[in-house]
Amino acid sequence: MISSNDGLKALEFEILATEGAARAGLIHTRRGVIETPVFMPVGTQATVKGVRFEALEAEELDARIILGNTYHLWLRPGADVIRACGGVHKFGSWRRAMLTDSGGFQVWSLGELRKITEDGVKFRSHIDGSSRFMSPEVSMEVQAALGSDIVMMFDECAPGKSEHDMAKQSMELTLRWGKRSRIRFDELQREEADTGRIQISNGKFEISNNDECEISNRTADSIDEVSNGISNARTSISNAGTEVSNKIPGSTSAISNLPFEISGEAEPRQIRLSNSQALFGIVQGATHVDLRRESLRRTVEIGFDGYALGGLSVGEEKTVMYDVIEEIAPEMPVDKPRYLMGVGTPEDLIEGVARGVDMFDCVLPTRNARTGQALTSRGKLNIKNARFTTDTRPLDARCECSVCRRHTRAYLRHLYMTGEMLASILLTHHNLFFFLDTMKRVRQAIRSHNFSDFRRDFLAEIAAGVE
RNA sequence: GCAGGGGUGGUCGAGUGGUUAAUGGCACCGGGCUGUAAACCCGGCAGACGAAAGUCUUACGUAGGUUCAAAUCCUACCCCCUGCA
Repeated sequence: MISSNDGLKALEFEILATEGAARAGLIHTRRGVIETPVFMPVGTQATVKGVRFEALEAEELDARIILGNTYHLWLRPGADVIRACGGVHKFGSWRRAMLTDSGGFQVWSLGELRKITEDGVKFRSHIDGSSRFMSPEVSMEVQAALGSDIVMMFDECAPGKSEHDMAKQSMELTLRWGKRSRIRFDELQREEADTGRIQISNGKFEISNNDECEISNRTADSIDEVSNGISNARTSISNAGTEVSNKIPGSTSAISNLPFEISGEAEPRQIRLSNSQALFGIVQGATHVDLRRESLRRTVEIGFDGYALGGLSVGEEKTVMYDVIEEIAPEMPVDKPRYLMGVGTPEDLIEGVARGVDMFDCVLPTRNARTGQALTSRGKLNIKNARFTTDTRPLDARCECSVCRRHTRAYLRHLYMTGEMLASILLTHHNLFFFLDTMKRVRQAIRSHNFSDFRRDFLAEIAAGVE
């Protein structure tokens, strides 16, 4: 129990529209409203590589939530440093929501540098080789110091092709770690160890001396076609795309979340939140549906603010991944966000949404940008290819991002081939736009019940290949 | 002019009688990248034929020579660098 916020949740999820298993909704967090389905750019080291926060916040990209990584920030600069600087938001000046991965994925990706025991994981730092110990408790403590808005439980991510026995052991360990995560997390919230609490003064939320917390966000999506079947009076969302006041309403109440203007007539919905961190559980079990189902049931028993599917896209066949999602996602709590961790390609996002997933994250748009790959409505484009040397077309003829409106493939290739950092910056910008804009179109499609057509057309076009 | 050093594949640069179609870097060409050990990693890179193993041709300034065998040794020539005149 959080004494000062009895009854209030850290996070609220509401569904605005559904089509088949796909859902369009809103996640209310203490740092703003997130329209779902959502793609979260990965910002491991408190930075989304290659993009300024201004660009992420601006209308063009309008990323509502990004990721941070517990393991990386714990090693460098260190949890104590970030705590001393007031938390990760204040440290980097990011004003919107942040989800932090627990370090669980590093248990998998740093395979040769770690040793797993019941207690936790002994890592050899990839930076200097020193020995470090991470456990559910440590992960929760670090994430409290970071002050992220959504905390992930500490899990073990087994290889995609794990045999049933191994996957079960791993799943059981993850469940025990989940329980320990929950316990330590709750203690830390009671102790107010979370640095991400939004300060309130004069009816405004403030996170630093000068910057008011950007608690509200513009209504980004055109959602006037929300069906009448949606609950409550907010069936019509007008003025799509218009700027809504960024300032907090003159409310004197504690943490409410945002004037995200939903309806021209209806009272903007204000949801009061607890101003504490939210905690998500992670379902494991590799490709074994029976294990996944059991993992889900027992994770829900522990109780979390949202549920993630972990351990996918880690070596298993793609069709297997889709099957697992299809089997498990619909069984996840309807009233909580469903998060597919680490996925994926544009096609994966569409297929995930079609199976009921609300949240995604992936390094693909940012990492691949730095290695010369643009993702377009016509599939992958390798800017290094000689065929683009004098190609004066934009990366993607259908893309409306500022890079595509201004630069040619020939120029971008030149920048890449000469090793200019601007190549990475521009490709990152384009790729993030493509991912975020695709999700915006997905949301619109679900709200107007066109998702099925959208999905078919999107996949057909992307399969056609780059001209 | 004299003395010394040197000319190697797109480029820089190893290699001093056979295991060398010639190490390596760069450039170039192609591929990969899914909760970021990633501005990274992998492959190709004389030509022709072949699915491949492989076969043939042409190559270490130029032209000769020694040798079973030469990028490697010898001779002449051409060119470059440094020093002295």
